[in-house]
Amino acid sequence: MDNKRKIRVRFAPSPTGLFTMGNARTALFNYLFAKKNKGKFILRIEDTDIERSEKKYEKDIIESLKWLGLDWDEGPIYQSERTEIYQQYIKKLLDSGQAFYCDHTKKELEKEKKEQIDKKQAPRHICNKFEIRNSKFENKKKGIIRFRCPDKKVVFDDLIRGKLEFNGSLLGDISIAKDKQTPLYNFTAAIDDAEMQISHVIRGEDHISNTPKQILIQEALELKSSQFAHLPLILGPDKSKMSKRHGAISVGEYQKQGYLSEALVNFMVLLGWNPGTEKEIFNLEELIKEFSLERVHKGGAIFNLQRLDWINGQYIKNMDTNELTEKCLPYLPKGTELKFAKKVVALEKERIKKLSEIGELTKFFFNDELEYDPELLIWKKMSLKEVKNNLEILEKKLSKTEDFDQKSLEDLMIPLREKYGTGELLWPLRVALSGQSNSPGPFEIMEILGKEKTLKRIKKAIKKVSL
RNA sequence: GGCCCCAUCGUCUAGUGGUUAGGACGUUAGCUUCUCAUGCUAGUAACCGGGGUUCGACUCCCCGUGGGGCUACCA
Repeated sequence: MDNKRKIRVRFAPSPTGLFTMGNARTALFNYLFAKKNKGKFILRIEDTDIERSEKKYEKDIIESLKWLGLDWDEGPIYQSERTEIYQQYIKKLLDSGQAFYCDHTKKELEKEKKEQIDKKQAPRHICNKFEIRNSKFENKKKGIIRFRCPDKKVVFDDLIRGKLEFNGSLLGDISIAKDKQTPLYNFTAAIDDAEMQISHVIRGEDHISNTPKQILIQEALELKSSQFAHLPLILGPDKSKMSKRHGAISVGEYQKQGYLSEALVNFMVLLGWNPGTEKEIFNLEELIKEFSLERVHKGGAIFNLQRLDWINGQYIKNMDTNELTEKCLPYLPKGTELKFAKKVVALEKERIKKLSEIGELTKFFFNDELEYDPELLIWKKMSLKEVKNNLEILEKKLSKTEDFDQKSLEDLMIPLREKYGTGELLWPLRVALSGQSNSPGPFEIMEILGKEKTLKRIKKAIKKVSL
């Protein structure tokens, strides 16, 4: 343990798919740990697999990180641009005889594995050509490059899980590069974490079994290892690792649906961590202050969309209306005036869980030709005739006033409500204005609609019940 | 099959030997109310099992059980 070491952490995604919740949470925990400890947060793109790496995924990662507010201090560093560095280390291993070329075919490898499983042994490749390839006389450079894991115990202290122990001999000869120019994951990760002076490797639990391999490679090269912290996984409803088959969607997709980045961050951080108090809504600054790896859980956490929705709703409800309106604009009809949008958003902000819902909820404001069943105008056991009568009274009363603000309208209605009944009056009015069984209150709607449109809609409703 | 990890309400979790096992989401009921939503109040619901250790285990140890991860010339 070296507590004096400068804190440097990295988030190291591979651009082989869209940026997921799991990626985001790993990035977040790294970010929080770095900020909390006044360290550096490094973004490293692990694009050694040229077949599967794509520019669009890399773009998605970077945009999502920015959107979430997880800014990095160094990088992005691309592994594909570091081939020369890896090459030197491969050579070192080759020269020292710790690595060698192995040209067993996939078929042979599979057969070996199958036999091992049948014999209830650990499946691993132990190359019978190791000795030959390592002799000075044999210089055959065919096949892939493997590293023989020494037969020793590998022990490391995981910051979240405590002491973890592995047996090196059970690992066998692991692949570290396809050739000198094409290194593989476990090798590049080991090299880079050491080269970049990464103090803490904070990553998903699915990497636990890679850790001893990487440590062994570092030891063989006399490189310094990082401390490790393996995060619990985010699980799907069936408790298995969250994936597309659970309908898992990318962070960008959540953004499109109208989840706020702050809400997403807040939701994610609570998956496997809590501050030990009952506080559960916090912004990034507060999280940086409160965060500690010691309070991270060991068990996986099931992704619960309802909870995300609730948190998102909380953020929307508490957000400044001006700011919220800006964010809602893309979900409102094209050309909606900002001033008008603001009124509508203010009215609905307590009703939406995600921004995308604003369009559907407010469409009646933008549509002057509402289609609805006249029966909908009926409150409880009223007759159509009563409905018509009440609407006519309302029309008459409203046409005589110019004060179309909510308060004045409410005052105006007080005597009428006493006479005709609140529900009997307000339900038909509200339906006439919104065309919907559920909506904000009639006074709020009238204020936004204004006198002219209000009267027009009431007249239309009267016509509907007259037929 | 092998190696490894994990285990408190349906879900996210608090809890570090003595608690009426707490909170939140969801859900149920009620209040507010013309409807919906918000808000408020109340209710529902958990320590995987078996052994130890101890005066006393949700908490510590062991063994089961269950779930999960890894097991590539992917990362």
